[in-house]
Amino acid sequence: METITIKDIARICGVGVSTVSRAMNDHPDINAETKQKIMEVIREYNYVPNNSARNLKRTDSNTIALLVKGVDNPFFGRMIRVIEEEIEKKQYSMVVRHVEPSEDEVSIAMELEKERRLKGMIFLGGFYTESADSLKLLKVPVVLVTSAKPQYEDDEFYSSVSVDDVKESYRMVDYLCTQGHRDIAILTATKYDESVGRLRLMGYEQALEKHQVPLNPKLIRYMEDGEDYSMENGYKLMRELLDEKESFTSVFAISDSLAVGACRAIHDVGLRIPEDIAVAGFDGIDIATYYTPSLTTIKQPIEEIAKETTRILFQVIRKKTKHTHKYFDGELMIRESTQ
Amino acid sequence: METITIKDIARICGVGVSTVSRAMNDHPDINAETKQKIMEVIREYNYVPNNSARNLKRTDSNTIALLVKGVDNPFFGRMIRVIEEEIEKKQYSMVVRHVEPSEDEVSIAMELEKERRLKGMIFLGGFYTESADSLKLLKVPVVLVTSAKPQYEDDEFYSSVSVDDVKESYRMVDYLCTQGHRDIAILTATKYDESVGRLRLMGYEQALEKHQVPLNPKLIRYMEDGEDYSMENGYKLMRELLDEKESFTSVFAISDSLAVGACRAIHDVGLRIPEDIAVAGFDGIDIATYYTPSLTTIKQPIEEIAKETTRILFQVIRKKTKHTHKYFDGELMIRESTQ
DNA sequence: TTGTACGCGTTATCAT
DNA sequence: ATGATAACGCGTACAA
Repeated sequence: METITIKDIARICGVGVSTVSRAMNDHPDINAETKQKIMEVIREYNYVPNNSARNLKRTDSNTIALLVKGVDNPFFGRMIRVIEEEIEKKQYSMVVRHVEPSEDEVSIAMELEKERRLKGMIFLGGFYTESADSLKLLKVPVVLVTSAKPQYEDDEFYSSVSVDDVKESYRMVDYLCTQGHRDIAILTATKYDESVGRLRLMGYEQALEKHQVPLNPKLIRYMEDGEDYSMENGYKLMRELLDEKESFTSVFAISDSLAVGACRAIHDVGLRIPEDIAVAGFDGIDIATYYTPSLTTIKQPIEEIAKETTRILFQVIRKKTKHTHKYFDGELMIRESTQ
Repeated sequence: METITIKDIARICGVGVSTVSRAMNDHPDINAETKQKIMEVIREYNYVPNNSARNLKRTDSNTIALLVKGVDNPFFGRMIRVIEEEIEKKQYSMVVRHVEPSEDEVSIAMELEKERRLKGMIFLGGFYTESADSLKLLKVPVVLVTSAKPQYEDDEFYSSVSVDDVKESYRMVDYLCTQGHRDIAILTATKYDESVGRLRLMGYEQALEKHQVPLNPKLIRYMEDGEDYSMENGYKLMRELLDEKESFTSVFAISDSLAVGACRAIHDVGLRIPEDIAVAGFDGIDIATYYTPSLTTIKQPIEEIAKETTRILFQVIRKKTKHTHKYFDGELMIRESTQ
């Protein structure tokens, strides 16, 4: 079971290894006939060049790495697809690397940077503020997408693209207030969240303050450590809240998935949406459109975000601009669940 | 910005490269003090070994590759997590590689096999029958999960784990028939699908035949080429069907996502579920539980499938068994949408 | 316990 | 247009 190498191919074809290499890599300086013959032999023997050896030797690769934290995030799929399309348009290739919650994204990024010859990197989701400084260790341009980094707006060693979570959350709660709601519950991340959870909670607090609604801590429902933005969790949080008989007329879930679970919980205790309790979500994923009742939510402009991400990345790669931090407006989608 | 290598570390520490290597790889034959000092220098200089060089040199890696086709599949997230847990238990490590719809999974598998020193591979989803033969080109054991391969049950060069899509689909449609339904529509994959779409359609046909219900082609709604199992698509297919005024009392969508879209379409034309039209899905994802009405569906035993997958893979790796093809029973979850 | 030297499979450089 | 050969960065056999 000896693995076949470029030398074997060269020997079989009766040529030197460099000629085989040239054939594979579409080098100009090669006779069309010899190239064709070499390619035939390669196919015949199912020879596949070893990528590790290639990466080791190559100086240039035109590769962008995409680090994705959180397999479960419902709009990463489309995001990844759009980003890849854009990268392909530029004749670059993309390598996606999943990052487990327990893994440190920057460490992985550093490995990847050495392993491949990267031109740039994109971090998708779940980036925590503590790691911001360590980003400096990366030598290639980095763009953060949909990642929380409240206090780092002036950072010049990476770019970022996202909606302004505070502002959008504010937009939603402000809307609920103008609809006459004053007792607005919120289903949010863990108490010590440093990511989007905290930002969206801030927007909630600011909107209430503007409308002079005092904060009721009982209406702020935090997830436990280790729990995620799942429907199951939304259901659980909502049931707990409903059981406490605290009075409220609407609930803002900081993700659509949480909102779906909340809706079901409300339904299960015999209350109606929106007559008894209005429900609002965040993200604008498909289910918000197709759920019954359809969910009022903040729709994130996924495709625009993805496109702007690659645009900025390539600009920085080509040294045309400095790193920048770009915010997109979300869109308040008013649907059945609040009216 | 010259990249730092093992030689630099060795020079800085005043030792040989092999000592540095030993320190990094927890080799036994090394003085604790020198090791500690080396590790300090490594941290100080943020040295990260080059994986390409390592892979090239290493003979053994204890790595399992997981190829995932279809980022959007709703239960891949949990599946990946469970598989990784199992792999970690065995002291192996896992590398996840996403495969775009346009890419050929076997080609990618062959590259990966050379690049890393893999012990085995797992293919998650979207594997098409045409590629089955090419699997022979892989030298390491392969397990297919949730992948359609109707006619290859006797294949001995790979294993597979999944539910029996024909049988489970049959189970669902049989149930609908026993509920008194005779005009049962189906929302399915493209007309020429060779994957789960075809299998689930077969189960539908067989169940109808058993109940002596003649097949009504107008009630079989195929997706167009390039469309996916999305809610949007379920909505579209259902609307088209409803517009045709063909009479039917229930609809079986071959995925829960399609079913959700279908439900919304039914709701939008003013019909009730299940009184006017009963709806059934397939997969058993969260939304089927939390949708209103909750969806009758076939629940796939995700965790069992994932665990069995790694179990079989390690058995084959250790040469303890031949390749096998294992089917799990799905569970018919009868919920509000059909009663 | 430590250092030297070789080779992993490929691409780049330099001759030819 | 082609071939020989030197790296790429690391692990490891072997010598010390």
